[in-house]
Amino acid sequence: MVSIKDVAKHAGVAISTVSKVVNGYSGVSEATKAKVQEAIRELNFVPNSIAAALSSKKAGRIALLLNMNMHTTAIDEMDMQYLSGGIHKAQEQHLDLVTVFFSMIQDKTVEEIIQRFKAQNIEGIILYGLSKKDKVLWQLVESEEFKIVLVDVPYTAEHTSSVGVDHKQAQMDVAQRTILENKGKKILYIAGDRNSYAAEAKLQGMEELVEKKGYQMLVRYGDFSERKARNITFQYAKNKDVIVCGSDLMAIGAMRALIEMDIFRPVCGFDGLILMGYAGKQMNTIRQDFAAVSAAAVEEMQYLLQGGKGRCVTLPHKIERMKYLDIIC
Amino acid sequence: MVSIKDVAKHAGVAISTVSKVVNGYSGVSEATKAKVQEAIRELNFVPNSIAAALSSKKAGRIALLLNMNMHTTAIDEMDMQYLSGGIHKAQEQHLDLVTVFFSMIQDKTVEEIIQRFKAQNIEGIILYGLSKKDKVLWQLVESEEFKIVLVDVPYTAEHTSSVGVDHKQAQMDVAQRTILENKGKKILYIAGDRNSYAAEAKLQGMEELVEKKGYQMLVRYGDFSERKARNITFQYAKNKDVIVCGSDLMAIGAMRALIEMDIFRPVCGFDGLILMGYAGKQMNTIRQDFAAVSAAAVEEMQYLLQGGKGRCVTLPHKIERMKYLDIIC
DNA sequence: CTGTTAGCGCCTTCAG
DNA sequence: CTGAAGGCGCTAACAG
Repeated sequence: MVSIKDVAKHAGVAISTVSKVVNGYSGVSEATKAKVQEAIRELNFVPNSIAAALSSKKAGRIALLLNMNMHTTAIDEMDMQYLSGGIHKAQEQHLDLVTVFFSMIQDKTVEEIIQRFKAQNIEGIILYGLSKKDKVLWQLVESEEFKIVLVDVPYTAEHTSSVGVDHKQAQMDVAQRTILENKGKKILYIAGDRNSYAAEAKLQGMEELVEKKGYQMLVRYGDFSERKARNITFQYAKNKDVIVCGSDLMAIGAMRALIEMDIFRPVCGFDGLILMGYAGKQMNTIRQDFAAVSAAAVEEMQYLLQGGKGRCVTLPHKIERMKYLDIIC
Repeated sequence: MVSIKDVAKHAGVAISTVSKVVNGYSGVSEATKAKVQEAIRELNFVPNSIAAALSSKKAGRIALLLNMNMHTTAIDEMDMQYLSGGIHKAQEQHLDLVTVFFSMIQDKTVEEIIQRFKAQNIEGIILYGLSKKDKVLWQLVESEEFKIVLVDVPYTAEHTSSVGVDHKQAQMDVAQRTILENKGKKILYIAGDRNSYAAEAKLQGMEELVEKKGYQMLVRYGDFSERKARNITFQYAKNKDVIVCGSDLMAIGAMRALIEMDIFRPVCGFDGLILMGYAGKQMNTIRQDFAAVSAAAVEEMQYLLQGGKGRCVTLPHKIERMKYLDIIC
């Protein structure tokens, strides 16, 4: 393995000089800098990130903490995009990234979790899909032991940022569009679950919309489950004009029910899953770019690592009309 | 951060003694061992894997190299299961795991890739979905610079093992079952693509079956694409008795076409994706447990790391009749 | 601007 | 069976 020492020798300079060049520090003349870079290229040198992490406590090791299988495996698509977006951005930013699933740390105490991450020299954690029920993880967040970026959870602190689309606004937008396109005032709203912050924000959006426009709304919780959404639709859709769902999967459930009931009601979803194409029908939805969200989260982490204060970053969303064949290839 | 030094002090022994009990080496009396373990527990000590990796060159850092988006994002389900199975098993085996996507190393030379992995102290790589076209990656494999486990690719060498289900046999099994259940001799086989080893094995299975049983078979390549499978079905299904597909996604495409053509033909797939439930029809398929495959790959990696010779590991498969509502909840 | 030096936390001989 | 000492590759003061 070619090390920084080899490069130094090859370029005829000191180790620390190479280190400076590699890390882009100032205090190296252009001439020696060029020499060093030349040597690096010739030897095909890649700095050992492990050693760097050991040596400096701020080598940028971060963990992606994913709450998988929250609702159904059908949303792997989301997780995969989160992962891929995050991993790519991390590599771009030269951050060393570790993937961890919630299940790997469940029934551990905060102390154990903190120790474990510290032992891996992890200084930042990006948390996806944190819910109100995740007590221990909330302790982790509040311990302020790590820089933390929360995705879709509205909480910030000194070392904690929040990143995500404006669920409230997005939900209002897509619902309003669907209602206007189809007329009617009576809405069946199938919400996510009571422990999800995103679901809560969406519900608030609906309440505000209903209030402002004078619609009527019946709210039921579908818990992000297709089947539950289906049952709810069976039970309540008949005398409603529009069915608004807090997720695409629930929207699919609703559409299936409508088909079986052989009645038509406009349905709108949220997320923009490709999977949704399998519903085989058109509907409005909020198209979220999960990879972009994740990339933004990594960037925000970078910002925190560099000493930035925790803040709230809102990403744009867009309404889309999705249709089979548009999306599947 | 509590270090090995703290533990040593707390237990009143030397650092190296602690190291020995942590790593399960012999040469420590039961008495001191107990003392050390006690201290470890009290201090909540977790060994710093970064330092361990730096210090000993065999600290078990491995990379999961995933070929994402090979065909369509609809198979994220597979990748996710691979990932989760691998990550969990790695943690169980105390291996430090890094996730990498093909896209992150594309258009790099082997040398660059090797350097990069070496720089991260990675000693083993698990490769998913390697195809015949991945020239550079094949050079990586053949360089023997790392321990490598190939998933679903039949190649072994000194430091290279192969793990996966017996695609040939599995394809024969599910096709034969479907044919017997429905009668008929004329088969339309929609194969994967020409660069996939798994697809090749499946095709061989079909050829052997056809040969042995005296069936007739027309083979077309659907390239793992739903749309292509659909078009192929439109074009050729009419005068066939059974449609056998090399993947579930293609099976879905075939079924859609049949529905549009308003004719019935039994279809069988391969993989056992939950997504398949969305086809809304029953069909036979091979249910692969991707998480288990991945876990097996990690175990095999462990075996290689401990000095085992490359070999071929075959995992069991099972035929399943899948149906909507059985699977979606 | 460049080189020297002391660690980071752990592993690993090698004496005792 | 136990402990002391020398690194792994790199960073970060601190001298020169």
